Amino acid sequence: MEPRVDLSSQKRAGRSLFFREVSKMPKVERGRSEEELIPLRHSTAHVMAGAVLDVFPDAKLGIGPAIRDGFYYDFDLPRPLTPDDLQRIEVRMREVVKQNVPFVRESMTREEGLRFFAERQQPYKVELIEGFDPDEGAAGGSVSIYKHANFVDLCKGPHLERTGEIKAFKLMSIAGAYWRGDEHKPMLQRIYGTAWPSQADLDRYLAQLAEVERRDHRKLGRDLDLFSIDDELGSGLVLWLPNLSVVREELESWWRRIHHERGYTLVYTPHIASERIYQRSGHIDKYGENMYGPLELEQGEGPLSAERRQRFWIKPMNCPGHVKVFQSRVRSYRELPLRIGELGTVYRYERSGTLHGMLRVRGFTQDDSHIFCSWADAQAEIGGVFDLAMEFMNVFGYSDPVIYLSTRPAKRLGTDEMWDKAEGALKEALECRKVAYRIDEGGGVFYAPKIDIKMRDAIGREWQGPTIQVDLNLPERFDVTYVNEKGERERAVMIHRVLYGSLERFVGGLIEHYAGNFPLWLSWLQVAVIPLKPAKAGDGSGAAARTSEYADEVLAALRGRGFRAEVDHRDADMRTKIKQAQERKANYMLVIGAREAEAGTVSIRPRHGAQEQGVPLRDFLTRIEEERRSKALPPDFHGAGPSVAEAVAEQRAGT
RNA sequence: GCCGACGUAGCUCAGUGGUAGAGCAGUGGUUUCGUAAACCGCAGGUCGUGGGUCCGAAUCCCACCGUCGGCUCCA
Repeated sequence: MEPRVDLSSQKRAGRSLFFREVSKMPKVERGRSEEELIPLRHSTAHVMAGAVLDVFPDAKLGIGPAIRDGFYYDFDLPRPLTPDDLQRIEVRMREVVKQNVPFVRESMTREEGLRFFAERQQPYKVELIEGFDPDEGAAGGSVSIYKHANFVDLCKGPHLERTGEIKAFKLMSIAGAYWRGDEHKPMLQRIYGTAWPSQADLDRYLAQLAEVERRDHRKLGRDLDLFSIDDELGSGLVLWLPNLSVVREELESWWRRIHHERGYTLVYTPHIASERIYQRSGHIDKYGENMYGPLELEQGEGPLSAERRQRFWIKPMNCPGHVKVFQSRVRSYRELPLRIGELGTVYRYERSGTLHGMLRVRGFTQDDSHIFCSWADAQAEIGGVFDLAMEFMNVFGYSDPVIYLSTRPAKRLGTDEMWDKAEGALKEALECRKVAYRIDEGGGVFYAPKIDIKMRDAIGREWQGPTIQVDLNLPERFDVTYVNEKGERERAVMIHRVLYGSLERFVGGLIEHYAGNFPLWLSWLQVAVIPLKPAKAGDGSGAAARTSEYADEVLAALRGRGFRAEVDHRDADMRTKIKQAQERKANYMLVIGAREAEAGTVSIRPRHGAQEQGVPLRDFLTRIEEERRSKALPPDFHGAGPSVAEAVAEQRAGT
């Protein structure tokens, strides 16, 4: 099977489903941590709930916790909320804040609590108390409530002293949310808000949101002609436009080169496969809902009878194919470890409401690899993948990797002995590298423990990165074996890993990470040549023609060295050409006039930074060849934290 | 899939019952210019799709499709 994202740390309100904002970015004044802000945010949620009750006296209260950057509260209301309601609620909240009334805690027995909220017609609160463990709680089965003004809520606190301590908040959005997160339970209306110790903190946070919006890959994708998703073609299916196709081509060639260097065998496997293999792999049973199919295909000649019909499905994962590659003949221990890799395109039916630009799609290409080896080699192989993963993240300028080891879940396949071995191999691989990691107890998937690497992007958001799993399911189901030194069949260990994950999601993330300003090696327009005078013959002096000719020579020199370059011969104002090249995110603009043509130089205008006049063309070429070769991050890139390499070095030094 | 909002030109948006608008982009011309937008013209839309109400619908109602914010789920 394949890596599953651990969602436990991502279950929070955020602007996206795939990352969470790390507190580092909108720094809170006086060094307050997110934890210290919980009472503030939770208290603001209470004030909001009170205001909602003022506006809708019949509202039924759900829950209202503090979350990263703010809070929310769920309500069962007689009608849908409108933005105007949010306004009214916010106005009412400000009144209560101004009144500066105290938050008062009271304690009551479980029975009193049940009666209290039943009387107040708050069925969700009653349900919550009924769900409490009677043996829990300091006072043995007691519940606590908090009051302010005429609002009372079931709550264990803690809260601020008074409402006046709430300084800066804003109601952000309305959303539907299932009661207790269960899609079979009623849907409540959730109001999200944000709250901060000061107006300056709130302003910073709102600026951060604006920055996130500015970098949104869907917007940049349109503006820069990167990708398109067409309704008629099918939602969730990405068209890679020429510009982004360049980025992908570079990513893929580099990926292939690195994998060849590391002893991987690259393969291609079909996009559809018989139902039989997915029955054996367990996909039909466990994953059927997400699969496209079945396709009824005829076998052999003659009328389409039931016997001749065979059912095929579009592949949702690459692993069964790779198992079959391994099993294409008897394997000897001498061939191991066998590292099989593929840029494999898979299709999965995702519910319509979950689609999101390139980050959540229905067809995508994984940089999938399955390593078949013995237990003796497993740890070294895992370590090798880990090192490669870190190298990858470092090249792209991601920072602050956080490593999680997810161990056996309660519901699982396989024996304890196998889990011991699998977890041990992952753990040893990390420990012999002296890498700090966190254990996510029970966070593994039912068939595998795993290592997850998360990292931070340029504005401090944390993304799911590479994942490494030791698969305990497929080798059993497919009876994957090799012949050992003693001539006996032995079960192979199967390590599954992805580095990019999916090209679509990875590149969508890169667009936001770089804010559209790609490093030279990935850029679709590396150099824009801008001749100063239009190419018009017969203007007398011949200077225009010479300039134009020289511009073509410069272009030829660039293209001859494999650079993606264009020359803008249009009869337009140079300033317009510069602006447009800038908007297209050209890494360098070369302004060419009579002076340059005469001296064989170029005037360099980088995408960001100061321009340089009179640089010999040869020097410029040498310079950008080095920049391309080293995959240097662009000068206009600023990471949010220590690079992956620095972070790892630091961890090792500290242990 | 669920809740809510939204869908007008390639893009950003105006237009709320009476003959479809702007800016940018596109295109034709003029301008010949040294580092982020020269000037003038033209063209471009069965107002997401299909039904309905009405003398008349971009505008009101219903269904469907899609997008956005969440929920749920995930690479």
